[in-house]
Amino acid sequence: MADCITCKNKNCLINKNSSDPRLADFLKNKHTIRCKKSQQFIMEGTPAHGLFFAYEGKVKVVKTGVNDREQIVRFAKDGEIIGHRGGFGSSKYYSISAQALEDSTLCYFSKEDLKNILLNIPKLTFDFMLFYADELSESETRVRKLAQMSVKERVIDTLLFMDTKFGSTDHLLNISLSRKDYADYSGTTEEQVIRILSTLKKEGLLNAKGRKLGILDFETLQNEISKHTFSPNS
Amino acid sequence: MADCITCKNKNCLINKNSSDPRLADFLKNKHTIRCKKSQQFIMEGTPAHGLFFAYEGKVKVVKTGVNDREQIVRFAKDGEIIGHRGGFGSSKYYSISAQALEDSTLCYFSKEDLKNILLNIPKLTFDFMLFYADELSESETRVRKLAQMSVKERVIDTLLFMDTKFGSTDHLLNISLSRKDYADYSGTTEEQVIRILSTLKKEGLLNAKGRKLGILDFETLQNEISKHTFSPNS
DNA sequence: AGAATTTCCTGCTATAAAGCAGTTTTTTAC
DNA sequence: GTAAAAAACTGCTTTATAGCAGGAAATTCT
Repeated sequence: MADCITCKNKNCLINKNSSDPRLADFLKNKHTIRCKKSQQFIMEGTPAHGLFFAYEGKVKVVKTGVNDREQIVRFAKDGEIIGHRGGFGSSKYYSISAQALEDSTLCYFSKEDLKNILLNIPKLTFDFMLFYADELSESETRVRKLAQMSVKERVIDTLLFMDTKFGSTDHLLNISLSRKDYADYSGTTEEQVIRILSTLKKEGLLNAKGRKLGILDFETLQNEISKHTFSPNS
Repeated sequence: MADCITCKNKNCLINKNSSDPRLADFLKNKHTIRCKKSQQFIMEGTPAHGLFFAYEGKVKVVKTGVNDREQIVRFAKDGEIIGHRGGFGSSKYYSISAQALEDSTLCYFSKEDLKNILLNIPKLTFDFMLFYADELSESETRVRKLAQMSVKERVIDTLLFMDTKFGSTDHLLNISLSRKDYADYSGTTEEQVIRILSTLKKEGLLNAKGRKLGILDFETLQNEISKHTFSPNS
């Protein structure tokens, strides 16, 4: 079904290198997995057998915390990797959980197959390396933001991030998250998110239609956090 | 002087692969740089020309924040990489600053030389990839901790981390950091760090000799943060 | 060694954020 | 379409953390 040669996800690292004949056998071993909304397909702490790619849909990647708090560490959409090292690294266990945010289709490769091609196709390995390096850079930026921004700034930053990552249609974000999800990504509580969103609505900066949020005034929101985002790579 | 073949840093990714004859020319282009304590050798936002390795010494890697707050994102010691993507990734600028914590010796490779060998020696590229993947995993753990631990827990976590990373001699940590450094890593203020350290001293869990800190009761400290560290890879 | 500077420390105050409890709205399931 | 469940919301209270100011100790410099 989802075939790497004709795949629409041009940003996918596998797709980018799929013309290499050495990948042919590897591609045959791909599995396609369908996930319903809210379904968890990676569980933190279980043995890692391989790596997932989002083919279609949206996914949240979560680290389990204390009480009922979780930390969303990243979001993945079409073409993006889920399950990071997938067992071919130093750890044999998944360090995160992953859950579909909407009905999604995933591609799956076993760690043996992956390790095999990664050790043989430098260009592909290099692309993987760059992917991790860029993710690392982003994660480090997030460390700084969590440590230094106020709760309000973090929530605004999250809203702007959602617009950048998933885009908007008719001033409504193309992603539907609960207040708890916003809290789990921004590093705060549900109540705090609700309070801040409601303030922003009153100020006319934010729009809400049912569950969906819309950014009405990107620039003003950006100004509110600009003192933290001066650096060359945000 | 610092020669990769005879180098003592067995954990260094270059050293690990230095027996490969294809590395010979590359190794000739290595530069050795000496740094005095407190000297900054990478400045955030400047064009990235290459990558550093710590040969001897200790280094802090920092992201610039608001006011006089900085976020220390990691520490590096013998054999470890500094300057991450070093310009061969998507960004052409350093996303962090780096400063020597004591007199240090660094190895330096240009991004052109690096890119050249990385695209030709899959095993090396694979090692680099794993390095970044592991760093990413650690960084994501840090994101969770910053979001969910209390200030006291974060400071304790930092103390235990220092012991794990740099070790202790006669119950004194083998690294000398200012209270501000502890704050900049833990994501809090200098005053808060001072208050918490002084509490721990009164409780007999911590020891201080001049500027150096010593952990007296590792286990009790670990228990104080255990509810956050249940997961398989901390 | 002594002066100057930086770092460290403490008590007090202000503020930001979290927690709780009860209500309303929205979504889901039959 | 209606009932049940989940999510969203609000006001109030409590707690955690930051900020300020002034002094003590330690370190650096000459």
